Amino acid sequence: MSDIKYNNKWFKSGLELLNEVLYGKWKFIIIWNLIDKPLRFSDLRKNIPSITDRMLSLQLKELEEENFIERVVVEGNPPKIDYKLTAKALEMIPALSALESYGRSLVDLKSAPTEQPKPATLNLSADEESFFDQL
Amino acid sequence: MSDIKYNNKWFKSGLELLNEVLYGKWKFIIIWNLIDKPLRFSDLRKNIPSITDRMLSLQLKELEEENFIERVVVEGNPPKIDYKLTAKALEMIPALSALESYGRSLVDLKSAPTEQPKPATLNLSADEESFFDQL
DNA sequence: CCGCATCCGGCTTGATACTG
DNA sequence: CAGTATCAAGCCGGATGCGG
Repeated sequence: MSDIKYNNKWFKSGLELLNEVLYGKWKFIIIWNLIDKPLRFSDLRKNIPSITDRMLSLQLKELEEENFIERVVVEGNPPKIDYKLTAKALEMIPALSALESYGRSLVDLKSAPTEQPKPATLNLSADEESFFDQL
Repeated sequence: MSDIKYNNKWFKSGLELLNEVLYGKWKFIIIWNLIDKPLRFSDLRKNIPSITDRMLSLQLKELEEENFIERVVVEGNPPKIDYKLTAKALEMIPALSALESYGRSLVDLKSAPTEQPKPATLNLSADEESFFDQL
């Protein structure tokens, strides 16, 4: 119930704090896509078809500034740029997994009346484990 | 890994789906504030100081349209208007609790170098229980 | 092709004032 | 108390361009 101070501002909940630190339509989704392994700009674009180059670029920069991702330059010809989650972002995985699971569950709640709703089973253990693999 | 269909649109993850269904800066925070019990417009405004009347009104309306909250008019003089979570929103509580917990943990990760960071213990059991109380 | 930068139009949010 | 109305600022999408 106590208030939280962060960057000299007061918040009434962790959610409000998160809203300040991770504001942006795509940040959660980008982090989610980087859980299994670091990815390149073009891989992220492929995995998130509805994002534009512009927004991907902007949000990656903000995520890097706030220390949620790290930009890793792999030498070579041509050099390769990977985006990789930091420890700070990795700690967010349980929360993102829960959100992901809830998002998927919404489908069952309002499947089209013409279709036969199947009893879908959600299995997040694979995602949860990849979290610990990376540590 | 499979794609999800919702409202005739395809999404690559539950997070992207959520982004469509619950878009808006304040929706998570409003739901979070309604977990313990239904609240009135003015209560919500008090609990979320940085929201404006306008945004609270807009997002409550959208949350109602998407069936995450219910507007309950309690007869009396003057009549009282409560906003109450639906079952659909109640199922979101574990995810919101995890996010809330993560948001609070960010404070410890970058507390000012002049201060002595205390080993804060997070305890979410109270929040989790209020979820079941309401069912 | 890759990883952006720039410009523009539209949608989302904020500030303030006002109503029944 | 429970919102609306109006206007301004900021964020996002789309198109285009550009050096490597």
